[in-house]
Amino acid sequence: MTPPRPDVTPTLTPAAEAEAPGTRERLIAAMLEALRRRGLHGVGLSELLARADAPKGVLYHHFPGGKTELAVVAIRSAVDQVLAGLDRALVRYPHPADALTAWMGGAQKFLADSGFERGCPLATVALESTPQDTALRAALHDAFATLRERLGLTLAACGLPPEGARAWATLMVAAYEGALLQSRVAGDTTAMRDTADVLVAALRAQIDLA
Amino acid sequence: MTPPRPDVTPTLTPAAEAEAPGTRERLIAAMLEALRRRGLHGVGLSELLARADAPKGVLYHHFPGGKTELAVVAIRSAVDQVLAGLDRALVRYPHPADALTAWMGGAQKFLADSGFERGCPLATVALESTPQDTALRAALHDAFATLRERLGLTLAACGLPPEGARAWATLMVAAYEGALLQSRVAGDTTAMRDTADVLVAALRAQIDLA
Amino acid sequence: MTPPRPDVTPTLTPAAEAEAPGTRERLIAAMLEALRRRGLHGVGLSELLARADAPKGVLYHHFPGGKTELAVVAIRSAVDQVLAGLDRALVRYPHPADALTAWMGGAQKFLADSGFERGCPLATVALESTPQDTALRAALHDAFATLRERLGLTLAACGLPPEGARAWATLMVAAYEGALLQSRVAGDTTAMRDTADVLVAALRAQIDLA
Amino acid sequence: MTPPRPDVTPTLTPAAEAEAPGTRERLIAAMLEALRRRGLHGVGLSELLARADAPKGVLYHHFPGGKTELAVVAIRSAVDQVLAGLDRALVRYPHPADALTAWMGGAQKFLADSGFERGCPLATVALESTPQDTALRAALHDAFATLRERLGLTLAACGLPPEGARAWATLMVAAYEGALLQSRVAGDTTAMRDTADVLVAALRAQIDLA
DNA sequence: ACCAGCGGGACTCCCCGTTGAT
DNA sequence: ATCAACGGGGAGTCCCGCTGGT
Repeated sequence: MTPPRPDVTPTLTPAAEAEAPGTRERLIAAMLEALRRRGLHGVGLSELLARADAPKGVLYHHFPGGKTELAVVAIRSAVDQVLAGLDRALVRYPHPADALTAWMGGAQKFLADSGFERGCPLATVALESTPQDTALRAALHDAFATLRERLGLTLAACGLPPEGARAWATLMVAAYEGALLQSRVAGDTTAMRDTADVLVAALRAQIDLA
Repeated sequence: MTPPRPDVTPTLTPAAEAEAPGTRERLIAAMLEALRRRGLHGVGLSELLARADAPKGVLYHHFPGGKTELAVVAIRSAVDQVLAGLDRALVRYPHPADALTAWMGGAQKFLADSGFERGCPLATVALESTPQDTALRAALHDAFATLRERLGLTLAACGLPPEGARAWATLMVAAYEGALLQSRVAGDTTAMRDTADVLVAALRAQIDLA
Repeated sequence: MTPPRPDVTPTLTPAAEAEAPGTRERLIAAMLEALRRRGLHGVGLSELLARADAPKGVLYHHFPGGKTELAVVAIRSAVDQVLAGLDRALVRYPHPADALTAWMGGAQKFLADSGFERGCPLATVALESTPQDTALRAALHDAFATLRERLGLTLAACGLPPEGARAWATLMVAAYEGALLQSRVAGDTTAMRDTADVLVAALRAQIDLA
Repeated sequence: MTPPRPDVTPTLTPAAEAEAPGTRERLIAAMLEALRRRGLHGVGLSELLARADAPKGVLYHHFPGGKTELAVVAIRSAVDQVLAGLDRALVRYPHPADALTAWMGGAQKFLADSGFERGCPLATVALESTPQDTALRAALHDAFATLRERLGLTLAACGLPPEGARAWATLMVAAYEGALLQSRVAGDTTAMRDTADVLVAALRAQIDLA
């Protein structure tokens, strides 16, 4: 599973790979950060380019599709980051409930460290987008599906029945996004902590029961 | 079960408040709808005004604070709507788990009916906003706090301990937002259904236990 | 001479004359001050009304011609003020050169006291106006003519031949406006002082010669 | 006297700089003309752009500071023009009094030719600006200082003592601005002629005396 | 008669995302 | 792979009538 989407970024530059972030990568990083903070419509290209300090034309060179294409790529890279975080948690904590706790804890720290400025780039773009933004929607759909799948597999491995695992995975993603959102506007991490506590307890009960 | 839905949309009491929605109200409604579909930055004032068919200057007249002030008012009205919906569900279904089911079911219908275009206006603005947008953040913070409190009181009335009730309320809001988000980008209601199922089961177990 | 323009303002309110400035008068004063500081286009009516704290409709009531008519009236009142200042100087100093010195000195003080914000309202409007602004231009033409005439009469009384007196009056007005302008942008009164010195010396020579 | 005016408007040297005025230059010229006619606040950018027939975004491209920056540049170019005119007059007429006569005469012609629409761009902006408009004020201060210095040097070269020269220069600038202003609102050149006559006479007396 | 306010559009300046020539 | 050009909105707010209350 997760076999499509093979090696997202390193398409070009066979040799010059590891030498400084590279304009393209800096653009992606800048866009990602911007999505986290203000969403797609909230960012100006000029600001983005300034922050990546790249001249105007470079963007269209690397991303012929313009702002949208850059956003799509940034979204994909965001998923990779989240998955990596999840994997790290799962490696460290064999029990999914523990891993979930760790994951939510990490997110709280990340949020608080940014002064409650950074949210989830996926959620932000998801809410700004309309069904007409097909490229974005596709990327987003893919992103959430990947996340749910990854979590579902883990839960299934603990003995939950397949549909139950999938549904629980959906709830976990939902709770993560919703709690992050509440914590961000509140300017404190209580919402995330509360959500994690209740969710983890329920999950533990469920798994023990299975 | 399923009583006749007596008061679906109580728009017009015969004579009293029927004197046309009024420019101000039309503006609020237009903004609310826009926030649901595309968020604050995604809407142009001109489009808004066209939809409410009002001239430019009127907005400035009714909302000296401009777009932001209008958004704040729209947010407040959104909260009122949600609260009203909640109350209706709670009146009809005494057990919170049933009410939750009904509420999530209503949200699914609302979403699907709009062709998966309408999301939650609170969430959208929440993710677009930065800590600098103090007016918006305050309104949002207030809005979520009100929601959590309302849910928390209901849960406490069922025997949950105060902190547990509060935490569960937070989770419910989070799950609602996160599931709506996933369903919207997916273009189908599975995520909301799954989320509701798992959450309701867990809640029922919790309440029975208390 | 100077017989037209009899008693400009006190048209209405035969008895209630002296009781508080009155809305109309406050509007005129606010406009006059605004013209001095930023010119006609630089002022917004709303700001003006706020400063005079009068509601919107009042302006249109007192000045059916709107902003322009208010400006015209303000210009006339400005001329009256200048003439009054001139008269005061002439009464105190019989020799025109002394009076001129006093007048320019007063203007310097007035300018410096306002933090170099106040200029001459006549000049400002004069430069903003186009030949199409007939009402303004007429008022302005009248205003400068009145000033020149008044000065010319005084000079003629000192023995200058009529055309010489008129020409000298024109120069005096010109020098006043030009020096005020230079001092205002420089933020110090040197230009006015220098101008006054040279001009007064030349005038004295001229008069002694006549 | 009156040599053939060999280089009236040196627009096109055959090949070198004839490659169209360039958008930037057209914008400056349009702004300069607008400042002369109606001042900074009186001009709309759209009108300006139409007149220079340039698209909207170009302005921001060439003048990141927007309208103000364009105005500053226009002011500088105005000073250059005035200085050039002065130099031409001084080259042709060695005696400053003659040069002054020629200069004022040229200004009269320029004014009348425009149907009394064109004033001095420096003066107009000077009167509209407030101390808060630091960029404009600085440019203006600079402009007038340059003019005064140039005139002062010339006068000093004729034997006037340094401070006298400076003061006379100030008066000359003041008289120029003030006379132009009066002529413009009057719609005839009498004020300028009168001012020039008196001023030249006084200057001649002063120089002969030195 | 005087005042108040809601309503009405036409602009204001700014700046955005994008494309061609260089 | 850079810079000039391109228009099309972005929000804002201007100045002005009308229509009702007093």
